[in-house]
Amino acid sequence: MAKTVEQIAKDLNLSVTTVRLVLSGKAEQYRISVKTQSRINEHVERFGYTLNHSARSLKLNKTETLGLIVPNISNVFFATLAEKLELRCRRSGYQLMISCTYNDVDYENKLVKALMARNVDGLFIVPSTLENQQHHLRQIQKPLVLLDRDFGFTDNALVESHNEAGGDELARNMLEECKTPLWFLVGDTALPSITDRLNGYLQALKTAGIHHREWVIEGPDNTPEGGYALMDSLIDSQGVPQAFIASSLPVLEGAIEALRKRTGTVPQHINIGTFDEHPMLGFLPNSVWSMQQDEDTWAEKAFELMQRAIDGEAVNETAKVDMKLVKRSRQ
Amino acid sequence: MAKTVEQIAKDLNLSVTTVRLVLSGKAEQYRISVKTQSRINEHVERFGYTLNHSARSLKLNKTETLGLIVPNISNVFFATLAEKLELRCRRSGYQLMISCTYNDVDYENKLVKALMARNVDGLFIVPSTLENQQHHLRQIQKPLVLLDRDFGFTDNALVESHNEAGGDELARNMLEECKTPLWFLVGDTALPSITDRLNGYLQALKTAGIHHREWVIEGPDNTPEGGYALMDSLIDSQGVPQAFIASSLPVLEGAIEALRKRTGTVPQHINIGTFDEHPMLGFLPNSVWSMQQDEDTWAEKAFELMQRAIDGEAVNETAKVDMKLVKRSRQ
DNA sequence: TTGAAAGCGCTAACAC
DNA sequence: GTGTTAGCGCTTTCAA
Repeated sequence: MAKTVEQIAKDLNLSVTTVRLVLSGKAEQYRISVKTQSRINEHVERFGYTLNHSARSLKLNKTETLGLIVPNISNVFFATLAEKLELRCRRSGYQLMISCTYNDVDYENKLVKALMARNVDGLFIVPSTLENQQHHLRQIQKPLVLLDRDFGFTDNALVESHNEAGGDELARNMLEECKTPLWFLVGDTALPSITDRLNGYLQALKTAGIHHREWVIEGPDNTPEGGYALMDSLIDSQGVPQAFIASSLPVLEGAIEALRKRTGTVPQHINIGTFDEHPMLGFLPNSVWSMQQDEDTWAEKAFELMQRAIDGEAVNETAKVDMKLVKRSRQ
Repeated sequence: MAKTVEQIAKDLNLSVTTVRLVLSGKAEQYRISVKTQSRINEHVERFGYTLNHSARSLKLNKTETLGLIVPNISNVFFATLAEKLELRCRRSGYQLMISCTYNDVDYENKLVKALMARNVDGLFIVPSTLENQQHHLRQIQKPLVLLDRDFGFTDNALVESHNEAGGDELARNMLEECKTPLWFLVGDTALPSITDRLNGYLQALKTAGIHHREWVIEGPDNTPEGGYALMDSLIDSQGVPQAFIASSLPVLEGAIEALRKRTGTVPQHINIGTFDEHPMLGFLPNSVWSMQQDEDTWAEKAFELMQRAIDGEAVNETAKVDMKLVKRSRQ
């Protein structure tokens, strides 16, 4: 099916060099005769030609392929990020290979190995843990851009949201409308992004002259189950809250479910804040504040850092992407 | 960095064949001496070895890579499907390349070309239109598994949900609890999966002895905007509905937004049905029936068909995957 | 302007 | 049990 350069050359009684030069648009530069050019072009027109990437990769030792490793893509933030990043990469001729770790630290290392074996030109990774991150930094002798989680202990290229500023802005805005305690349900403070959100919230409290560290309800899991447990214990100890913030969408899902289980419904007067925007937040009858991450800018920044690393630069920047508050008012 | 087989052979004063045989676990079979084996194994232990996929691909004319083309992965159904399929493929040593068309028919064709140039061993595609499908069938001389949409005019391998049965079951169940008109909001009947859902619904009406074709509200767009318009016009002509089904989640999102805009809230007594399950459906204060698609089975079936096609079989089956009703009751 | 040839790392066929 | 070698399709260097 796919004609090779050599085949074309043979068909036309030309050398591979000649054919290559016109195929790669260098015809003018090497002053190939117009007649030869058109003979080649016609042949390609008729029989087609598709470059064999494997051969090219073998020769040049680069695949024009990049890897992306995220926890999972059923999470809409990572899905959107993957989408945008794939688009951006393709725009520059790179194919993106998307893989999910499902928060399995061993599987994450396996994925890295698999992608390295396929000789990707670079890797975008959302590391699960500090240990994973350090492992990758040692293992991967290729351009690497870390995403979402700044575990520290590295000056590698990294892109993340401005979570602290986001937490601050979210809490500030909610405090303006909520007189009652503004609880903060945190799943998994081992994740730096979550901790930053918490710190932003605490900062906002401080600015408002409030000092209620006990408004923070912490748990180990950044999941619906984790969120359920948090809300459950909050209701146990304090009754149904009047206002709360969830540290992420999965936590919110669990928290809402707990509210429904415990109170039979989601009381409309509760003011709800959350990180990560989602159209289905509009399903809640409540006023909802959500902190949206800007995946377009993420993709742009991440690719730019990758490109520079591929070009040989020692990239050690951390790009912080601004978040945006979205408010849905109960009517 | 990555040692080549030849390098290892030279270091150890052996031939490439010997090294290859032990690396590929054929040492016993070819009765390589234990001593030679351990020399090789030790060397690999110390210096490592990573197979060069590009070279292998070039030689064998296969990449152990598969392509997946879906409309987008911010849609949670396609995201989950992509996730499951990636897992399944990796389990058999295949890397999956996930790409999104964003419903752009020309871009879809470009993606196919790009993946073919990278010499994928096979392609999973959710075609946007019949024309696209036919184009692919002509263009792609590789194993191909169509997903989600049976446009007809082909006996190619295909996996889809049992949408008609799903529509029937969903409507039946809702009719048991809803005396009032059960509206059906349909976005884009050009999509066969959507039409099947509609037909299932009509079948359920018929079985119940109801003949109200006018309960179907049709529009051109399977999107939130489309759903908004549908609900908007329904309220205009019939007032706020007591029960309705949305043909997909995006349509539901728009419909809910219209309800909120028009009535100031989402009236809790409305019974809501929808296709595609999502945890955030629990955010609605209403009773909600949702028809869940079984992505695990999809992935399993799709990969099985692909595997058989790769093995040279002329696969022309259509696999229909059962859907499952999920009910959330208002309390 | 065009041609010839080496070599990327692997596999497989064949030799001893 | 082990060794040699051709060739996959491309890029690049050197020649003519």
